[in-house]
Formats: sequence, C-alpha cells, structure tokens
Amino acid sequence: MVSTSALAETAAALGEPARVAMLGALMDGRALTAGELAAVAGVAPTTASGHLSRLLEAGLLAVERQGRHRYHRLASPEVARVLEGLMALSAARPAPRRALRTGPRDAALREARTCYDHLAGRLAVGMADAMVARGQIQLSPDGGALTDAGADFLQGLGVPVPVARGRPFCRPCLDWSERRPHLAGALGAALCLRCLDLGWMRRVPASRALDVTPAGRLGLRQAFGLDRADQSSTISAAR
Amino acid sequence: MVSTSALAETAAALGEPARVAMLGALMDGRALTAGELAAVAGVAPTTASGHLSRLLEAGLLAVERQGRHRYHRLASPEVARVLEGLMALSAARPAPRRALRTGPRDAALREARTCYDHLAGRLAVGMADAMVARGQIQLSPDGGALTDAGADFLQGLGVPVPVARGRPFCRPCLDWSERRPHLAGALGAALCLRCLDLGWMRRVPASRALDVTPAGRLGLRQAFGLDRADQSSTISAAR
DNA sequence: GGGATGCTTCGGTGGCGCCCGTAGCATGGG
DNA sequence: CCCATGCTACGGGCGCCACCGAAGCATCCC
Repeated sequence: MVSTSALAETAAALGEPARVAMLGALMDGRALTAGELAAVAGVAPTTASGHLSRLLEAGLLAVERQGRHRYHRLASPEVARVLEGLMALSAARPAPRRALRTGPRDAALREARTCYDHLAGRLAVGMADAMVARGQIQLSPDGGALTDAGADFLQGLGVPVPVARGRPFCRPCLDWSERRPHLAGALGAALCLRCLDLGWMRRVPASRALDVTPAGRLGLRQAFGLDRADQSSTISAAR
Repeated sequence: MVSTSALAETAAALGEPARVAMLGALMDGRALTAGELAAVAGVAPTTASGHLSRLLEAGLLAVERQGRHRYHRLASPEVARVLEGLMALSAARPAPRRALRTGPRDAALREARTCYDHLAGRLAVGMADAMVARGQIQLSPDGGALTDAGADFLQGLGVPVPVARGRPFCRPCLDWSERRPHLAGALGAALCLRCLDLGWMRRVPASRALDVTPAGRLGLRQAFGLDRADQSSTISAAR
C-alpha cells in the first residue's frame, strides 16, 4: 500500500503547532511573507524557513517570489477544506482539562471570521440559519441547495449567483466554534465577497477575524433579521 | 488561539505510518481487535497498544469491549472524511521519485474498494460518470443532487433512496486513485449496501478491496453500461 | 558602491517519541 | 484451579526533528 505512508507524511507536516499557526494565518486565502509567518508562529525566521520548506515539500503551500519577498499561500482550496475538517475533529474532543481560557482575540474569531473564502463564526451560522428557516437554502451534512426563493433573495442583495454546470454550488461547512453548519462553496464565497464590497464588514489585519461595521449591523438586520446579541468581546472566561 | 494546537495534536496523531495503516484498515467501517490492527500495521502488539491509546485520546477511534477483545472502529464518519481528504491531498503531490512499484494488492484496490460506507475506485468513478452522463445525478466540487430520472433509476435497482429533510443527500468524494469524483453521502452508502446485498461484489477479508462477482459484472453492464475493461490484477509496473 | 533588509543554509543542542522485550492484569476454556 | 489468550504498563535504546545563532546569498534603497 503506497498511499498510507504518503498520508502520514502529509499529516506529519500538519502535526506541529508552529506550522499549523502559519497555515491558520493563511486560511483567509491571502499570501504572507516568510517573515510575517515567522511572527505569527512565534519562532525565529530561521526556524520558520525550515517549516515553510517542509510545508512546501508536502504540497500544502504554494510560493511566489516578488522582489526580495517570498509570498506563501495555501496550495489549493482543498488544503483549506482539510484544515477545516481537522479543526472540527479537534474541537469535537471532550474539553481537555479545565476549559482553557478564552482571550478577547478568540471571542472576536468566534463572532465573525473568514474560513478561507467564506464567512464563519456565530454570525455566519446565524445567516445560514435564517436562510434555511425562510426556505432559501437547504443544508444537510451531505450537501446544500439553493431554492428559487433563495436565488431571488441573493439577487436582491446584489450577490452574483455563481453559475455551475449543474445546480449545486452550495456546500455546508461545519463551523468549529459553533459546531453547526454555515454556508461554504462557491455560493458562500460570493456572499462573503459581497458583504466585504458592501462595507458590512472589514478584515482585521493579521487575523482571520472580521469587524462588523455599523452599516453592516443595519444591513444584516434588514436582510437576515439578525439582532446581533452583541456580547462585548472583552469577556474573558474566568479560571 | 486555542484551536491551532489542538489541530496540531490531532494531525500529529495521524503523522505516523503505523497509525495510518491502522486507520486505513478501519476505513471500511468495521471494528477490528488490537491484535488484528497490530498485524495490519506490522508492529508488535505492545507497540500497537500505544498507538491505539494515542488515537483514542485524539478522539479518532472508539472502542468497545467484548469479552477479552477490544474492538476498535473509527470514532465517526467525519474521521473517514478527513482521511479521504488527506489521501487526496497526498496523492496530489507530484510523483515522489521514480514511480513506486505497484503491487497486485494496490491494483485490486484501485479497481474497486469501499471508502468508509460507499464505493470507490475505478468502478465507482465509472458508475458516477454513467449516472452523470444520463442526467441522473449532478456533481460539482461543492455538492451533488439527484434528479427525478435518477430517483427512478435507483428505485429500479432496489436502492432505498434516503429521505433527507431537504433534497441533498448526495455528496461527491474525490477518489484518491482516480483523482475524479465518485458518489458518497447517504446516497452513496445506500448504493454500496445494495450492491453488496445483490451479491454484485463481496468484501475481500482484511482489506478494503471489493471482489466483483460474475453476477455483478452482468448487473453493472446492464444497469450502468460498464464494460469493465478488465485489466488483470497481476500487472506490476516495471521499474 | 555601500548598507540595509529578507531569507536561507549550516552546525550544534536538547527533547520527544517510535520501537521492542519483559512483566503484569483481565478474561475465558479445560 | 491452572493454563492460554488478549491486551496493557514499564524501562531502555535510538533516531528524528524543533529550535536557535552565526554566516552567506539575493534584492532593493540611497
């Protein structure tokens, strides 16, 4: 059996916190330099260089030279999907010991973030829930579908509904913080892009977190009926 | 960030050939004893025991005691999905060195095998292709859908079409040997079960491979138009 | 050209973990 | 009751790898 050892090699490349931190920083689909990734992982540039070559060799990263910088990005959306899956698997484990403390940064991530090319977090799950409740989309572990009502709704929002060969372009993705599905796939990507274009949310630099603007709060309430039970992100779990 | 290190821990549990071999043996959804898994991985029982406790702690396996045996199985279908994803990612890498030699066992696996609860391999990809060509299903990277014609077709085969809340219960799954999608999800599982019930194929003991019976060859030709370009599995790639 | 910046290679240190044999605990059969 | 079987701790040997500092190469700015 040839494939098993190849799988182990790939998995081993993911079995190191520093490397996972780097990949996590690239989960928003952008490309970062080796120096930035070193800072993210909290290791010396020389160590980061080693990690990056290993990830490169494992086929998880792609690199592009620009002047004296080397920009690294995920090799493909499939890599992001596998990472999502591993995240869900890891989060599924019974809480390790006394619940780890949750920083403000975690709180922001739980509220709204990007998941490679689409939205995730409490906000995204709420949006998906609203669309399901209104019969605009259907979601199951095996797939998703956009109804006619849903197509009308998205057209009203100015979301360019992607045209796939067949019908399906709507994929569920298990949210690691909420443990419930949100909207992914081509449709999720288009919706995410539109929200950013509308100025409803902005990327937080050097993070996957998203900041919802006042206009976004208004728009989300009108379009999705989300009332944003706004828990201040200064909450920090005791213990 | 709490989740990154948890992900690394899970991935590290997968980063060892012996453990991957064990998980691979469980990919058909059955439960095996620690001794059997040790043989599969080619390590001493004592070593296997350590691996198994680590996989257990990582939440990748579930165990059930029966008398003096301990039966291990994958903790959930999600684990199988992540493994599939990693397999596809690993296979995507440019061929390592001079193409590794391919044994008869690999050939059988490439032809037909189970992928947790559904069919995979050249045969399964052919079945999916046939159904797509006839407009019975639609497949895209984001999802799949069963058409009315497809529902009729499956009913004729005696496949109990699973009834999900919404429509979708049809999921594509990237075949690691063919690098093209086959049919997974609830629908893929139902189809696989029916093929086994019909006696079209049989499980090969201690392997994920499937053996197509003469009745199966006939049935597959009639139902799917598959002509089974039967390459004898004794072929072994030169070099 | 001189110097700064970004990144990599090299060498050395320390630690984690894979592996096994031996020994010990539980279960089931004779 | 005793032995065989299945599996799990324990201890030691060994190799791989994460980490860093120093040095070297490439690129860009002044």
